[in-house]
Amino acid sequence: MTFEEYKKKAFAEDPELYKEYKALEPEYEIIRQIIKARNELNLTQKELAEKIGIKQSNISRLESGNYNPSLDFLKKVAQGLGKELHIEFR
Amino acid sequence: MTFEEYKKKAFAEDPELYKEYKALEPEYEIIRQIIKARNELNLTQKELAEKIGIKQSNISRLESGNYNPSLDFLKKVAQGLGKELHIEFR
DNA sequence: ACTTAATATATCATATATGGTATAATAAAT
DNA sequence: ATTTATTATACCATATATGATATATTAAGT
Repeated sequence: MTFEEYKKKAFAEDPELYKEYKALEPEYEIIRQIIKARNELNLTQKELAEKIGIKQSNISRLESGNYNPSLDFLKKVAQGLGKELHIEFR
Repeated sequence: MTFEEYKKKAFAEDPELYKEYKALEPEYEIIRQIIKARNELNLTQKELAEKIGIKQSNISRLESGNYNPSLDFLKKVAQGLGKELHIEFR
């Protein structure tokens, strides 16, 4: 069973779980993309942090999920990854 | 001359201008989408604010541009507009 | 011209993000 | 098994976001 299948099953059984997952989707989206990009670029948290002039622990805190970053902070991280930040309301 | 044409001309003449515009692009992207969505839904700032349980002045401040919102705040606004927030590093 | 509605701006108290330091926990390398 | 590298977590001082209130300015309606 893949994680996608697991999610489907869990959400069908527990609508509250789905609701709470949905509310945090932007956070998961951000974390997935950052970790994926770091891996593609072969960057550690420490190296990414150095690129944007902060310490490693601040990248870890962002990737932990339990954190509410500002727009400016996300822009900095995007810059460190050589990317642009795009915000969409869909 | 459209605004797009004007931008092209201004940026060619002043690379520093382009750089500073680029740095603020996520903010402009957000503001454009919020105002567009409010207009499509025929919502005033006050009505959008009421939907998410804050005051009108806080929506105005966000739309002013000179403001650094948090992820949570942007999620609230998206919810008020009946939309989902999507963050992409491209 | 006047009134009402909508938006913008300033200010304040409080909550929280950011940057750091330190160090613990885990993973990878040897 | 041990060492090194990487990541996670806690805590702190400071900066700033959030929510409010108040009110000024601008736009729209009459």
